[in-house]
Amino acid sequence: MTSTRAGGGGRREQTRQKLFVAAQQLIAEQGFSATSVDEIAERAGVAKGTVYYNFKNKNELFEELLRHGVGLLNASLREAGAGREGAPIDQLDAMIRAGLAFIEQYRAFARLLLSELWRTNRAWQSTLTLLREEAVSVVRGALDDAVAAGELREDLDTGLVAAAVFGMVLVVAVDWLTFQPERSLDDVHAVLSTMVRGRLAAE
Amino acid sequence: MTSTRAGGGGRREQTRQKLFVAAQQLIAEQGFSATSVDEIAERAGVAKGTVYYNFKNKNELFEELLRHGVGLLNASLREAGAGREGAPIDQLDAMIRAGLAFIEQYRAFARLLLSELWRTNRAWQSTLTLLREEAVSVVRGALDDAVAAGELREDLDTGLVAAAVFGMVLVVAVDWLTFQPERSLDDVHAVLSTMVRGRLAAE
DNA sequence: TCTTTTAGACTGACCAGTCAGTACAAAAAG
DNA sequence: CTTTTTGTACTGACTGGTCAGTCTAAAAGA
Repeated sequence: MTSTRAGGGGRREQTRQKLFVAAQQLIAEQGFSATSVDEIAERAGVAKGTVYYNFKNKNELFEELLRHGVGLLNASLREAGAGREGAPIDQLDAMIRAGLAFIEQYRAFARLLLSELWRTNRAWQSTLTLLREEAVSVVRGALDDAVAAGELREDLDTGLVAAAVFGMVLVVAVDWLTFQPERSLDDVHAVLSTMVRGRLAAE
Repeated sequence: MTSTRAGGGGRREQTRQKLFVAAQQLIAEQGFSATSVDEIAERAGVAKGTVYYNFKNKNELFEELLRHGVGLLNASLREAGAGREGAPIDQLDAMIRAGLAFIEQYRAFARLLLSELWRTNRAWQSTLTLLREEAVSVVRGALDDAVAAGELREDLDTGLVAAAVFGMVLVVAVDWLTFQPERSLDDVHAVLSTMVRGRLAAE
């Protein structure tokens, strides 16, 4: 049993969170293979045995970390798109902003995602592909709405554009935080917003 | 001496090429740390010692591989931008196409670049940052030309846009080749072209 | 009491890098 | 022409070290 089970409480759950945070940072810096379990345990301030008490093995820890992070990302995107007041294209815009904000908050996770997402032949590849599909489909939903509302061209390949937007936001945000961290979110958002609203808009 | 030394000949040079190809594939699939020197040697059809005869160590092999690949990419971009006949914006368009074509040809290298480019704390990080700067500045040159010619808005932050375009092309291309390889280059190029030409254009 | 965590010793697999030696071609010597 | 030397390229067994995962006995929560 997961004991008391409060919202974020539970002794075990706290330990798992500490391990997630530590693993996230280290793997973002060094990569999965270059990060040892001993390091993760040490940074989390926990004994090595605890890692194996809470997770089956190193791979499992990483996969759960991925699921957890992408879950947060998707929730954030959905919430941004849920605001029914604006025009569909504004919802897309809100999603882009939400994506940037998420990455700003969880930079380590974003970097790690960027590094691992397009890799082949790894144990967690299928998990990751699935999670990507989910996130892209959220964006695609917003695009489809915009097309239906006549705000975007009818001949738009929303699948491809959604993938493009998803990737673009991810890579631009990480690039921003890595090489030009002094810039503001608004700055970056403005550029992406401009690009997306550009010729995609119905004339 | 490097023996006979023909244009692309030379026994040693051939061996190095074989090692580059093997390392590229394996590292794209598994990542740098997860790829052993034994594996690289085996796939190249060469003894392990040969790797160390030709390169100081594993890191050095990887760094030279990166320099080599980014060199090819930059040459390709410059060539695409050099066509003086079209309008500046068309040169940018040509660069995007060249980028896509390059990635289509050297998918493994592109994947590897995508995985390693935004990683921190690695030995080759400075090399990679430098190479990125170079590639981005080529794109930026085209953007600056377009602004000077009045084809793009004057208030455009060409540095940020160049980084965005570079990252976008890289990520979209890899995404395309990984998840929708049946699509044509033209298809993908059309979407990116539309986005770049969109609102960035002077009204 | 039952669960969770600790501290860390240990094992077996794997791996980066080394090194003594082989293969071979071209030059020098006889 | 034949033999010897020299330099280059390559080989693969070996070494020292690292790391994932196991295990245990005991402490700390709840």
